[in-house]
Amino acid sequence: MNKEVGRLKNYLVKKRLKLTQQRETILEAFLKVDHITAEELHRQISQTGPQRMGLATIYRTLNLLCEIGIGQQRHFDDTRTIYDNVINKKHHDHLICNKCDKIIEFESPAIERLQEEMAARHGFTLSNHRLELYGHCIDWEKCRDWQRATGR
Amino acid sequence: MNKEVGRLKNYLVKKRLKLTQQRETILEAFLKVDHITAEELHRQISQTGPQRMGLATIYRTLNLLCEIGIGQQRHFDDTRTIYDNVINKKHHDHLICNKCDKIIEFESPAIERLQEEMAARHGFTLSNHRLELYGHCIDWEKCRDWQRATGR
DNA sequence: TTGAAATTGATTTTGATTCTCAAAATACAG
DNA sequence: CTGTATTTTGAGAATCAAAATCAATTTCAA
Ligand SMILES: [Mn+2]
Ligand SMILES: [Mn+2]
Ligand SMILES: [Zn+2]
Ligand SMILES: [Zn+2]
Repeated sequence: MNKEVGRLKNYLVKKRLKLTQQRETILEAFLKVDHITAEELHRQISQTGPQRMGLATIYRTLNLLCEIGIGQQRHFDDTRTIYDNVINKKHHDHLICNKCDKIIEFESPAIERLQEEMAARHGFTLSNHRLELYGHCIDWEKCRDWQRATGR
Repeated sequence: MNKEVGRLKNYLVKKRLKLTQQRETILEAFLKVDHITAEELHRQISQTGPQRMGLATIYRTLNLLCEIGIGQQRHFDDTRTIYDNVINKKHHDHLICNKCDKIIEFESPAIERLQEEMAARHGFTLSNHRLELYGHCIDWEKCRDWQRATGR
């Protein structure tokens, strides 16, 4: 049982919840990806294992992982939720390619500082923020390579 | 006929569309607000005038105004679209109070510059971005006053 | 091992937004 | 002005991701 399963189990015990096969399967699959939708994860799990799994369970478990802090919801396009595997990641923002679906994570202490400054200037205390930069790779060739590599 | 109705009419003629009473009513109502949902604008118009108006028409017209550049869609919470009246506004980002529903607009050339820098560092050309700062008024009293004033 | 409590998954529901389509309004040529 | 082609409207249906239902199944502590 690896560290994350331990973390999950610990949380479940504390809340009098149960460690089910589904929850373990979903956690394992989620840990292998970076950013993924519930639908896509469901597809992956359904293909891989012989296990039958309801989409509702995927949603429920993914939300559970967000409560624990293993995942975080993102809303890059305004239609579907993307779950961000944030194990071993600290706070970060995103750079999103409109042509390929590359997502780059970055952090800018300078920007974070300026955000705080701006908030203070308006009498606000910040609790969180959302910063997303949309654009495309300057070297479009790279996009194509990436697309070829991932089979899109 | 004021300037904005002129702008709307101009666009409509160019696209062989028609200037209807509904479109004028919606435009007028929209110009009086700052940030609003389609539902809320529909409520306001329904109460004010004797005019019957379908919600679908509100959505259609608001989207039309966005095409012209009079409005812009925002997605502060991930459930409903807020239409931003951007007449006489240049690009700006938002500071949103989680306690009252105050929305403050700001611009930070310094942040914008750093965003470009960050994008360049990763080989990206930016097309647009989203920066939203969530928090609450330091002086909670102010929130309450504001709530009282606006009747929320 | 046993049974109370939690979970699952098939299905239905929700809620914002868009779509459909017959009836009404608009624009423009004559 | 008037007739007519074209667009728009509004009521309701359709859509879609996500959440809620609920009977059947699984978990786990005693
Ligand atoms: Mn991320
Ligand atoms: Mn604004
Ligand atoms: Zn940040
Ligand atoms: Zn900005």
